[in-house]
Amino acid sequence: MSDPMPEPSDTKQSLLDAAEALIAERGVAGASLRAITTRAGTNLAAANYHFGSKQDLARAVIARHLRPINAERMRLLDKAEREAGEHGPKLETLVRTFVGPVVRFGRELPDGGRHFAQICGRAMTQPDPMLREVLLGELAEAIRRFKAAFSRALPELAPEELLWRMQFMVGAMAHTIAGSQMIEAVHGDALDTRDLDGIVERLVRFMCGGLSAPMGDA
Amino acid sequence: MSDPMPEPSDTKQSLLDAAEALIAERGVAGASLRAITTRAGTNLAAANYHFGSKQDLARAVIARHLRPINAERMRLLDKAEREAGEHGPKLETLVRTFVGPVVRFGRELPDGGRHFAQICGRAMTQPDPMLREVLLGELAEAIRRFKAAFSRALPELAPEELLWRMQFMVGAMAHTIAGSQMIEAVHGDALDTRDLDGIVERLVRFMCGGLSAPMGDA
DNA sequence: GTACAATTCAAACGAACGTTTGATTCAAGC
DNA sequence: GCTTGAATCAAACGTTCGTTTGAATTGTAC
Repeated sequence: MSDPMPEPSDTKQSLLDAAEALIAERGVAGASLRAITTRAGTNLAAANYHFGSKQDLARAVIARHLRPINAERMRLLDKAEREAGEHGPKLETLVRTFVGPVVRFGRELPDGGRHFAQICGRAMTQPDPMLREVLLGELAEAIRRFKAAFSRALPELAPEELLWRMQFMVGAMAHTIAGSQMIEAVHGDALDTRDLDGIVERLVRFMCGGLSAPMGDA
Repeated sequence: MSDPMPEPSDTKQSLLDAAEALIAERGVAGASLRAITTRAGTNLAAANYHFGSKQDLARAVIARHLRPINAERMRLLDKAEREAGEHGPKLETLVRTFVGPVVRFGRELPDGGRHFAQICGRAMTQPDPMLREVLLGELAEAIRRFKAAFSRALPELAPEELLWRMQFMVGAMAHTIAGSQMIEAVHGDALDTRDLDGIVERLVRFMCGGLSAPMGDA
């Protein structure tokens, strides 16, 4: 068989796929290279040969999908700001631009992006700073630009209040995409964790309400 | 007040304290019994002698504080429902009852409850089901009662929508209490993660806005 | 076919882990 | 003083881990 494309080798891809699934299932520490390479159908040494170390394999797992997702986010934000007037895009558009790509991109993956989403959602609060740094490195520009955009859409909010609310927004999203197991354990099958579009709609509603909540005590 | 429970030995307390700090810092897998017992100033075998296994030690770390917190939550919910009319407590009261005890109780701990909060916030989405089960076991009754209370305070919401919004609420809280490292990494020192009361006020505002957000895209 | 580099493979290495063991220490109770 | 049971201790056990090694295999250009 001949490969027409100079794509990364089958071995490399298999390792990334296996690592993604097992890290989502058991965490970085719980996913041993032996389990990963066995699942990938490769030799144990292949992981170190192709990626150097387990850390770098985990880094590659995140970087593989996060970059396209963020590129899409930036593209949508550009478009929204171009189409909006001089006051900038309205709140709901920003929220949708922020939340949407994570889900929309995941849909194109074989597993619907569940594994990757779970890893990302967890990476933000994980003790091991390694994944956190990878995540933040990729997100740095997006954070900066969304800060400015939200600030323009919510001019009545004090800067500190806005940053906290963005933090809560990220938390609601991260916890949701990371915690399907938890959700099913708590609510049984009352909630359909596979209806990604419905979840996005609900998330957007919730976030818009929270972000634009009145300050209350005058 | 007389204490009905016999006070645990110094060794047991030291082990719980050391385990709490190290698990918060490095995670369950990353906190070795050797590191924990060394920090506690005890022998390595003391952990297994007093707790049986590392798992049971971790379980004990969570159960130690979570039970009083939930008891306080139930007490506040009882009081709120007793004082409220027949329509039940209003939304903000419920949210405050849900979020408050976590912070208020932590304030009395030596470290302000930061370590414990971090562990709990992470436990919900952790790959290892062990901590999740402990958490859910302790939270089961609270979840059931708050479901009913929120349902009464937000009668216009479809049941599924309400459950999702509660999920987002939990996510915002969990991510916030688990992610001080992340918050500081993203926002620098612009946000004061030590101002617990301020964070609670902001959380309550955000959650009330999100929970009561209008459904309609008209 | 030969040479050469990239890749795969079985096997082993050293380190770190949770747990167990058996001796030792300690504080009452008699 | 002796006994008894709880608690502590140093030491070791067996396992699993990430990584390394050196030989075998494969693909490819000459």
